Parts: sequence; C-alpha cells; structure tokens
Amino acid sequence: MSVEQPQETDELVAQRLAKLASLRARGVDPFAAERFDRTHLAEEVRERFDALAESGEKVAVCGRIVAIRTMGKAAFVHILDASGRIQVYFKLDNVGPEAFSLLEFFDVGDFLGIHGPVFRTRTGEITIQVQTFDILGKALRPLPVGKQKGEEQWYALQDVEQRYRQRYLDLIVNPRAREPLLKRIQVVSEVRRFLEGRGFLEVETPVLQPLAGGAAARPFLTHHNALDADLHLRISLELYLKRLVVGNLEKVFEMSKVFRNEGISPRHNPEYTLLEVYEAYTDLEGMMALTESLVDHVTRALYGGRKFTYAGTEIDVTPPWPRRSMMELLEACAGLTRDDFATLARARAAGERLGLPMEKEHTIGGIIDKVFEKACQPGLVQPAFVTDFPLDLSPLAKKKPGDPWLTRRFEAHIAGQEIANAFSEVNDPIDQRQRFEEQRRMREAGEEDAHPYDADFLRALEHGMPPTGGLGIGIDRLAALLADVPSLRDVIFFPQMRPE
RNA sequence: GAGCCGUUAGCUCAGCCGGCAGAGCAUCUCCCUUUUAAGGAGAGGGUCGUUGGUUCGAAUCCAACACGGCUCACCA
Repeated sequence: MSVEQPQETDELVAQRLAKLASLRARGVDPFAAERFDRTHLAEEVRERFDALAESGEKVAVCGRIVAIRTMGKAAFVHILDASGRIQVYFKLDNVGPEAFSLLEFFDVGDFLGIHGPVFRTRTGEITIQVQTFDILGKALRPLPVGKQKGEEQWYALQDVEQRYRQRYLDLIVNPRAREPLLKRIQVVSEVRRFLEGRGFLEVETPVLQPLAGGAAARPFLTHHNALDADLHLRISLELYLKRLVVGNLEKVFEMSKVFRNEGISPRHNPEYTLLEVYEAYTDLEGMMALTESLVDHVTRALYGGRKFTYAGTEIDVTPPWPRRSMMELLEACAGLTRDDFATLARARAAGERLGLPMEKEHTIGGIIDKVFEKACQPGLVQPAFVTDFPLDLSPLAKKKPGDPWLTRRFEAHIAGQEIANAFSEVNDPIDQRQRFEEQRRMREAGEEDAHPYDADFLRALEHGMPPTGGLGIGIDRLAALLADVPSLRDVIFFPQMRPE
C-alpha cells in the first residue's frame, strides 16, 4: 500500500474534484458549511415515527451519504449518522428544479443535512421527505461501502490490513467491526465507574521511567534531550502505585497504557491498557472479592445478566469463583506433584515429557508456570482463581506463611485465559531487597526479563507501607473476552502495524 | 525470530496444467417522480505487491524482497 495525495490523474478523484468545482460554480461550497442543527438522530426518527408522522412535524437530520438511487425526477438516498442509517427521499416537485439538479454532484461519502416530514414508502421503509437540504462536506476519495440489506452486506471492505490502517473506513462500512470496539469503550467506562463507586482514586503515574519495573518484560528505550537521560517506557504501573500507598493514598487505581517490547500477535499488542488496583489493609482474598465483583459488574452492564458467550461457550461469572492451588491443579490435569519440580533438572524433565522446549528455562518456577499454561490453563473455562504461585515467579508477592516456596498470589482464569493477577504485596523492605537481589542473579544467569533492582522503590518501602492487596487486569484481553472476539485487534482502534 | 497462507480494477473476488487480463458492485453517459442488493441501454477504468530469473512468450513456473493474516516462540 502507498499513501499518496489525491491526484487529478486518478479518475475517481478527478470526477469528485470536478463535481466540487461544479457545486462551487453554482454558489454551493460543501466545505463552507460550519454547522447543522439536527432535531433527531436517525434512530430517534425510527423510534418516534408514529408521533412524527401523525403530527407532520418536520425533522432535521444529517449524516454521510452511503447509498444513492436516482430515478430520473426522484431519488432515494441513505444517510448514516452515529446512530445508524435512514432513508431520505428527494422529489423534483418538492425541492424545486434548481435544488434537485444539485443531486447529480452528490457522491457516496458526502455529508448532507436535510429538513422535511417523515413518511413510510410503499415498501414500508421509514423515510424523510426532503423539503430543503444543505451539503455539509464532500468526499474526494471513494468510500468502499458495499450494498446492504438489513444485516447483510455485500462488497464491503474486507482487506484486514486496510481495515486496521484506515480504521475510519472500517467503522463506516462494517457494523460488525464497530460493535466490539464500542463494547471495549463500555468495559473501560464500567471498570472506572465500579472502582470510583468503591472509593478508589484514579491516579496517573510516570510513563517515562528511569527503570521499568513491576513486571518481567523488555521495555522500550527513549532519551530525554534536556536531561540527557535514557528513559524507559513503563512495562507496568505497580511500583509507582505502591509508592502512593506509602504516601497515604489507601485506595488507588490506574487504567492506562503500558509498553512491552515484544512480538505482535492476536493476543499481544506492544502498547496495551493495563488496570492496576491497590488497597491498603487488605490481602489477596480481598482482591479476589474485588475481581469477582468487578467482572460481575462489567458483565451485567454489558449484557444485563451474569452470563455471556465466548467462542460458542457460555461463561457464568456469578461469584464466588472456585479457588484452586496451582499444585493441586497440576496434579489433577498432568499428574505432577511437587517432587517432580524438586530440582531444576527434574522440572525440566517434567516439562520435556509434555513436549515443551526447556532450553531457555532457568528457574523452577518458570517451568511450573509453563507446564501449567500448557496442561491446565485451557481447561479453566469457567471463572476460577489459581493460587499459590512459586516464589521465583513472584518477586513482589508476600511469601506464603509456613511454605515460603510459594506466594500469596492468584491469577483469575476465564475461557482458558488469564484475566487477572493479584497478590498480597511485599511490604517488608528487607524481604523485597532480597527478592530484587535474587532477580539480579537470575538476570546474570541469562533471564533477560528479570525484574530490575529498584533502589528508589526500596527506599519508599523502608519508610513503611501498610499491608496491601494489589490487582492487575489486562483491559484489552478482558474486552476481547467480553466482546466475544478472537483477537485484541478487534478491540483496539489502531493496532500496531509496521509503518507503511 | 521461524513455518504456512495471502497480495489481480475504487471495493469484493475469479483466472494459476504458461498463449491478447475477467465478473459483480462502484464510476461515467442516456432513460426512469415511492426505490431499496431498484431497473433498462451503453462506456471508461489494470505497473496482476516489488525486483530478478526460466521461457519464443509469465498474473500463471522459480528465487529474493516488501506488506498482511494464521500458527509457534516471547509475553499479559
């Protein structure tokens, strides 16, 4: 694909430029219009049709032309506004010959405002009888709209690359593309409403950070000229939010972009929206209750009930969700016990028996996680909490009392996907320092994504942090789940693409 | 990063055992005053992703590259 300025040598563009010139020659400048005061959206005209038809009241409606059918001395035009389509009817006798002659300079894609009463055609379609109209803008490039009859579409934009790169066209042309994107907006809105309703403060923390911590991932690098300092784009929200908990903000959340310098796939976008929530004086059980309530709230807001369908399977989010420990699940679905993971060599052997490549695995916990994902995760279809994660996977989670090999951490799984991750946060600065040191050793052993040693964060913990529960949810994945679409790109307006 | 698949008119797609580049929609001209995937008559529109190669001849066969999709790897 190439992006070029519209050329007059392009036939379709040249025709539109000629029509623009013709309109201007008649004293009608499509780009001179600044406003149109509509009385109704298309949907409102349909909803209130009976009353509008009875009173004979004139309506004012505006939108983009998406279909034109001319019939000599009359024409039917469909216009599209934010609420949907509506048909309008131009008749020579109604608008007069001079105005009617302007129709020949209209194209699909142009903007139109019309005034007139409503009626129903012989075939029953609700229609506006145009008395006067204004041209509100002209399209110089053709709009790839197809034919449409009810829900059915023909010839609409299918090319996936063009749909992502020119999402505005996708949104005009493909109603089925629009729905998941609108659901995502609703998910974000309802999450915010839910948390604010429970007294959480929404905060903003730095995107540009000297150290990108709080998760195991590779960051993007950038440079601040005035400071002459290398900075990282954040990979998580965690460590700054916990600094705020230290600072007496007891209930905070942030729902914003983080950036991970990794591959792109239907389930990964380099920048994605992460929700993190922290609440002082609660623990992972508190975070479980919060997670259940949050997902339940959003599901009910979207669907009016506690069930929805994903990939043909009905999901029921009614709390409480079952809690199972990771080792318990591993034994049930793979027949593996703690003995199988007693040493790095034994753990690798267990992984290889399941056909997993183990060359790059440096920690027992990493192998357990990989084996779990392969053997157990696909089976976790209905919502469930998985608890007791290995210590070396969870350098920011409190150790499990009496079993310091494990942590007070859970993940929530739905439809075979991880949708939330939470724990009782480490608030012992000495423990946290040791964990960072352990991560440093792992990095030196070849684990590129190990957490960085963050001395500034340790200083904050040394000033004292209350016991705190923390929760993270990938909003794009949650939205894709709730919108029942297979790819994150279906809930991201402009997914990352290689530059053209 | 690897494997597989795709790229032909503005849009959706045929054509791919090598032999003059096609259809529907859209566009343009003409007819048509309640049509609706409107209809009727006619016309224009192409660097077949790019660059090489094989061949008398390449959209078609081969190679490299570009972009995209899926799967895998990494991760959430």
